[in-house]
Amino acid sequence: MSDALRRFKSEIFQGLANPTRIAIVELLRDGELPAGKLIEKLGIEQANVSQHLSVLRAKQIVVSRKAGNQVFYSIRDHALIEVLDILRRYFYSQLSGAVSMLKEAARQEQKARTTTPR
Amino acid sequence: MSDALRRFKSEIFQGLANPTRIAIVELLRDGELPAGKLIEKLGIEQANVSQHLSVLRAKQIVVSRKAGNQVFYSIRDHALIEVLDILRRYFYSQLSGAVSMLKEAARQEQKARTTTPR
DNA sequence: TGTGAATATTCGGTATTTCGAATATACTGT
DNA sequence: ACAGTATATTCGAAATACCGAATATTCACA
Repeated sequence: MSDALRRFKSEIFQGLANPTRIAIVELLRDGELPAGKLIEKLGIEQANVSQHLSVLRAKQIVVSRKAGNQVFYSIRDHALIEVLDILRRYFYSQLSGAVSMLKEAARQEQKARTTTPR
Repeated sequence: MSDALRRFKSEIFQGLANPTRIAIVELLRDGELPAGKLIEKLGIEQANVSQHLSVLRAKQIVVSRKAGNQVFYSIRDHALIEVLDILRRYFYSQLSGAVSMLKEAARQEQKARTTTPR
């Protein structure tokens, strides 16, 4: 396979390599939503959501449409939904491994929190 | 969806968010290979390949099996192959967007090369 | 036990990602 | 033109990823 295709794929994966961005894509699963709705549902900083949306746009994962005051986002291609669905099945089929991975992730997160308390 | 599942997915995406690691997974597509074969086919530093393999192991994307002197790697679950296949179709269906993305990627790479010449 | 082959780990530097805070832009209604 | 709402961008700091170089580990076999 070509280098170009590999770069392309890794760009997409990178676009999805963040829990908040996954949450965004999943919120968009059933159709477009304005940025404000995403901010509300995610419950995180407006600027932060906007930055994540910018990443998703740059990687061509979502498209945006302006309507008056608002910007509506939607997933560019249904293929990406399929990808997430496959991973959900993967998650359940690999539960034991997944759990240990998640435990490790939680441990890291805990460590980060105690090292750099807010 | 749970936070845990989102973290899990983002971990997997992060594992695949690198062209070399994509290449590795694709080399393993048709069955296991020893690390040495991967190094040979990829044509990059042994240590670097080993580091990427370590990432893939940590994210539970591949599993390894020791046999004498060698370590054989294989993909942990066929679902990941499906994901790559979906993305290949996605790539071709979105060619125009993909091309502009790749051009941008190439531009960045070029910039990086001139900024930090080797 | 020693030597070589296969693979993994550690370290140091640079680049990239992530976040919050502050600020900027764009559009609507008055 | 002005005020208010919605969204985007910029900046600086901390964390993380990536690479090459050097070193360590593990195993086979003489």
